[in-house]
Amino acid sequence: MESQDIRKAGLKVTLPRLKVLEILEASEYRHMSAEEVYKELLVRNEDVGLATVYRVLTQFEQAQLVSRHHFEEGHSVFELNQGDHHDHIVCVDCGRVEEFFDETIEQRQDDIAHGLGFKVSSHSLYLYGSCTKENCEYREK
Amino acid sequence: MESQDIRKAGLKVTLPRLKVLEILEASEYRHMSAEEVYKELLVRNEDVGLATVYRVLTQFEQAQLVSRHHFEEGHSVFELNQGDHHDHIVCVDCGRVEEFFDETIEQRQDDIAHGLGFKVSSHSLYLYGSCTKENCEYREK
DNA sequence: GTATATGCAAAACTTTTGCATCCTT
DNA sequence: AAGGATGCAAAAGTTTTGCATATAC
Repeated sequence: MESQDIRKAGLKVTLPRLKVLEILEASEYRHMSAEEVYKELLVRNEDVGLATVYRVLTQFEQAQLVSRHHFEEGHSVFELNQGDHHDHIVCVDCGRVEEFFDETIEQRQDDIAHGLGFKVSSHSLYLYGSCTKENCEYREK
Repeated sequence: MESQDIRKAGLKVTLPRLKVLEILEASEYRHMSAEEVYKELLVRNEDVGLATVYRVLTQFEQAQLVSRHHFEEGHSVFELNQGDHHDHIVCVDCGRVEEFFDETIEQRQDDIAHGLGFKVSSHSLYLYGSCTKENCEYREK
């Protein structure tokens, strides 16, 4: 299924790479740190080292299979790309991450960058706040 | 001058704190990592440890004297607060940082967050691209 | 068979912390 | 004088790298 994507990126289709993709796909939160991916591999009894997780995630990022985000937490979190660009809102209490896309914001960003003489290559917009969901509580790492 | 602000924050007015403020004020780039602040202290022959730089910057952040940003680089960068909120556009080639504020974007952000049931506490918007300035070149750390 | 990928351990980098000493108030 | 602040060194957390072995093609 996704092994085509790995091959297209010029990478060999290996077990660690398949497993990492699988875990990102199955993730309830859709946004995982390298450590979280590694822990999930341990739970599944897969023999993959943390260094490999970092290498694979970095390669996937370069191949644009995943996106790397820098939320306020201080470490990178990764998300499987599904073709669509979107921005993020992160609950500071429970860690929940929701996505959104707003054409108006996108448009304004381009106009502003252009006005300042920049050629934009990427951008990141993160909103932080409290989601008001019933099951909101601090999420264990 | 600024020593009032330090006192108001409930902190003693010490040489390290004054020096850090001074350096942030004088910074050409206005956005410095802890390491860059520390190196500037060394240049100026001030006897301040790196651990103190981190402690002071964190305290200043809590006192809202400075803002901490997480650009793509991976480490924190700090900026002196001057009262106004603004967003950032970072040149991926030379590291130049420019600031902007857009009421439309701010408004859309609030509306979106509200629509998703979030109470927003903060946000960060970073645009990345190439500034097209003549003196644009990779900036040494 | 060959080149690439992996696991492990060690290293690099950023940030925090413990503790004895020093400085501000 | 007393409590907070600092420097240094050590530790903690995240990410990268070297190298011998294993795996995909």
